[in-house]
Amino acid sequence: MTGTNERTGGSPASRPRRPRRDAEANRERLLAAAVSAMLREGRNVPLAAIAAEAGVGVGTLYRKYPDRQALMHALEHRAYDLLIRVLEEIEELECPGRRAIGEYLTRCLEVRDHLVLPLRGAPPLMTAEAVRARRTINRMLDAFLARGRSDGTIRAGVNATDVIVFTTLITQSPPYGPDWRLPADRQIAIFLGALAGDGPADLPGPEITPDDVEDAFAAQAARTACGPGPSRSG
Amino acid sequence: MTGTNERTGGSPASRPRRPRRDAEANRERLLAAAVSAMLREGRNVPLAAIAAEAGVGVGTLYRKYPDRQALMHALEHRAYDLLIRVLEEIEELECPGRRAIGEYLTRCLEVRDHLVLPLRGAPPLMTAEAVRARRTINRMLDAFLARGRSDGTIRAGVNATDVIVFTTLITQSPPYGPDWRLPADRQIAIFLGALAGDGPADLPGPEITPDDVEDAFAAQAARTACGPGPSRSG
DNA sequence: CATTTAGCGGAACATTTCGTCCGTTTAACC
DNA sequence: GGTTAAACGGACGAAATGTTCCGCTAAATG
Repeated sequence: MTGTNERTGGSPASRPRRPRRDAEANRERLLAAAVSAMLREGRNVPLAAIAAEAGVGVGTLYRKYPDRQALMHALEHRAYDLLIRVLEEIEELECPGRRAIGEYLTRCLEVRDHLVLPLRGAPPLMTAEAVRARRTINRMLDAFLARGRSDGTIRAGVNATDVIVFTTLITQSPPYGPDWRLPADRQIAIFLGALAGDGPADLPGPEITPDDVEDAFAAQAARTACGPGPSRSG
Repeated sequence: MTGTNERTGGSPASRPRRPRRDAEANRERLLAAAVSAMLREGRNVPLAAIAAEAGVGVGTLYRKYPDRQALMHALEHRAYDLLIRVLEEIEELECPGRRAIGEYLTRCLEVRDHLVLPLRGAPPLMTAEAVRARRTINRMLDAFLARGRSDGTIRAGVNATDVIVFTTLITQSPPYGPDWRLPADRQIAIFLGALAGDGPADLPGPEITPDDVEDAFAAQAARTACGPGPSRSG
C-alpha cells in the first residue's frame, strides 16, 4: 500500500491541513464492507449497499473509489500485501521447505475471504506496483522450494508458479460454505504428497516462469480492455 | 404398440399439434449463445445480448427461460449430461484406473467452457434430477478409483469426492486465457502423481461422502435463498 | 472559541437491465 | 393452398443501479 505521505511535501503557498482522521478510517471501513457484502450477495452487489454497510454515504464511496474497478483494485493491492506478510511470517519460522509451502497454502486458505474477490475476479492489475508484488511473492516461494530441494523434502520439477496456480485454485474455488475447509485441506494434503512423492516426476511442458504468467495477464487485460461491453467478472 | 399412430399420448379433446421444429433449435441456439456471451462479457451479460447473439428476440428467450436462473439451470443440466457422457466414453476404454482418472480430468479441461459457468456460479441445483446426476458421476468415478486400487495404479485414501473437488478446481479456476491450458495440465500431472505416489497417505479428516457434499449444497442453497438481495455469482 | 475547509451525506438525475405484452410471422395440419 | 395456433420479435413501462452535485457537518488550526 502506498503509505499516504505524511503532510504532503509542504507547499508554502497554502499551508496544507492534515487530513481528517475519519477519512482514512472510512477507507478501511469501505474495503471491509466491500468484502463482506460481496461475499454475502455476490460480486455485483450495488455500490450503494457497500456504502450503507460501511455506514457512509454513496458520495463518500465514489470520492475514494471513482468506480467499481477502483475499489477492486484497492482490494487487489491489499491482497498482495497480505500474501507478502504471510510469506514473511513463514520465512521467520525457518522450517523445512515442504513445511513452509504447507504453511503457506493453509494460511492462504484461512484468509481466503480476502483473496477470493480481488484476485482474478477480473483481469489482474498491471500497475508496476502490482507486477512487483507478484514477482516478490514468486521469489519468496521459490526460495522455499529451493530450500525444500536442498533438505530433501521437495522433489525437483515443481516451481513457484505451480504453487501459485494451486493456491489460486483452492482460494478461488467456489465457496461450499464453512464445510469447504475440509475438502480444501485434503487437496492441500494431496498436493503436498505429490511434492514429496517420487511419482512420475516429469510434468508436461516447460516450466512456467513468472514472465510467462505476466505475459498471459497482459494479454488477458488487453483482450478485455478492447472488449465492447461491461466485462466484469470472468 | 396398440394400433393407432404415435402422435404424443393423444388427448381426444384438442388434438395436440407437434411442436414447431425451429422452437427446439432456438433453445439450443440460446444455450450456446449464453455460454459464448457470458464467457466473453462476464456472467451478468444482459439477457438481451444473449438473445441477440442467438439471433432471436428477447421475447423468445423469456418464453423458454423465464428468468436468468432458469437459463443457468438449463446449462447446469447440460453440464451434468456432458460429464456423464464423458465418463461413459472413458468406461468403454477399459483402461487402468489411474489412466481413466487422468482421461477424465483432461477431457473436463477440454470442455471447460461448458462447465465454468453453470457449475458453481451459483448454489447448485437441488432438483431430484440434478442430485441423481451428481450421484451417478460420483459412482462412476468411484468405480475407476476402485479399479485403480485393484490394478495397483492408485493408492488408497483418495475417493471420488476428492477427484470431483479437484475437477471443479481446475475447471472453475479463473480463465488465464488460452495459455491456461499448460498450467492446468501441470496441476493434473501433479495430482496424478499424488494418486500414484506413496507419499504421506493419510489425508486430513474422514473421507468426504457424496452425502456430505449434498448436505453442504443444500445448506448453501438454503442460505442464499433466504438472503435478501440479488445473490448471483458467488 | 471562532474560523476554515476537507470531507460527508444523500437527494436527484442518468443509464442500464428487466420482464411483459401484443401484433406479426411461420411451421404444422388438412 | 388455406386454416390454425404455436412461436416469434421487439417496443415499452417498471425497476434497479450508477454517478453527480451541492448544502451541511465536523475535524483541524490558531
